[in-house]
Amino acid sequence: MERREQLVSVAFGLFYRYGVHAIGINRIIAESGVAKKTLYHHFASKEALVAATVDYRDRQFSSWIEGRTQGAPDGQSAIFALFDALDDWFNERETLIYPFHGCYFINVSAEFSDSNHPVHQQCASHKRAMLGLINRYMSQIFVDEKTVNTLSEAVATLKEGATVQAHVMGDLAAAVKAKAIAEELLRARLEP
Amino acid sequence: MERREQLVSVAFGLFYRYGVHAIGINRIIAESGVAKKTLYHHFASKEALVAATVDYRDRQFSSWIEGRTQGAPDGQSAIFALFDALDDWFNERETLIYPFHGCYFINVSAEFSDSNHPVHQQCASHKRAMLGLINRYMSQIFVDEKTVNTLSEAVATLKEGATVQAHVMGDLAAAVKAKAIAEELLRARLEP
DNA sequence: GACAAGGGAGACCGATCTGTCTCCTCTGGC
DNA sequence: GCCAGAGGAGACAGATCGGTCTCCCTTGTC
Repeated sequence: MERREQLVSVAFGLFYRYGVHAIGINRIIAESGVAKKTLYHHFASKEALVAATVDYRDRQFSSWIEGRTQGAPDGQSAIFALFDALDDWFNERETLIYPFHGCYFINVSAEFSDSNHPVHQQCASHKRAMLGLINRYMSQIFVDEKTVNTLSEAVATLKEGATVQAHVMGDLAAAVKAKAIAEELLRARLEP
Repeated sequence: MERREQLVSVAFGLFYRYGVHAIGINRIIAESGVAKKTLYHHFASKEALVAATVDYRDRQFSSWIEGRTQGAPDGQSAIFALFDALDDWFNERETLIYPFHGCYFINVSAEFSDSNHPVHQQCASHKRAMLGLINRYMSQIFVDEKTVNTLSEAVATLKEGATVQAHVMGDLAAAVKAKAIAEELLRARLEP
């Protein structure tokens, strides 16, 4: 449905910039040019719309990251490409994912803090998928399962940490610094 | 003022758990047993109260972290003690800072995304103070300024990343894993 | 005892919230 | 041409929002 996508896209933009609870339904329908009736035809409630925006961003972000890494010649280059992508995101050089207001999943998790809440679990699921993607690339570099898991979690933690530093402190070089740390961690295991 | 502190404490608890925009003034006065008139005697607006909770949490969190690290015999132990403290926080073993709903400053930054907003700047200021604390301990380990800065930012990024992993994914071992990475980074520079 | 100040309880204001409903128009299939 | 359904515009309901105001009771000071 074209209108459904329009609603989700506009709602995501507003939720991402201002926060979920700060944005009302009326604002969403006003900016998307869709009638309130139509919104409630497609979504049972505001929360259902929130869930749809999380799903929308999950697909958008994941496919973007995958596109930015899958062309890499080897696992190590893919990990580095991940941080290069983050750097473009933070510095708003990437139109596909512009603008940058921190990580939507972190932001939404803050407003739906209860870990049993479906929306919070969607966010957790996205982060698990990201970890899985990193893990796949890491498996191309190392064979030892423990090494793969440890380094994957380290890279994921650096990714989250860099995103926070970029958003909260405004450190736009956070991705470059995180990349250097990841490089050091990988090199330490490759050259014994 | 006793009533002022009561208000700030209750407001912080509610904002932290449910988010700032999800909590109304009426809820805060109901739970703190303070009249609305009194609230507006102490704070010009809800936003002023939000700012007070950020300041309250900044002092509480910073003094807690400082207390948990300043007794360490050397800089390296202090950095490790930082991650031990995080581990207790995530697993709610620390009554001084119980409960855990992620980092308040990250959460609030998500709801006040504009980096020019005073509340967002308060959050940035807290993160800078944390980085400064880490930097002080790191200076006790290394003399080269570039090494100190690089490793301080790495530790700060690991701290933020671990907090996110613990909150969003529910990975309660995130601090332990981050500590291991920090240990590896420090050791690599100490034993050449 | 008189009296000012602080604060509690809550009415009240206009605005906005989520969500429902009515009325009307447009459009596509028959 | 006819008619069902989608969707636009927006009134409406009941609740809650941030914030102001009045009324009244307590308490401390003289």
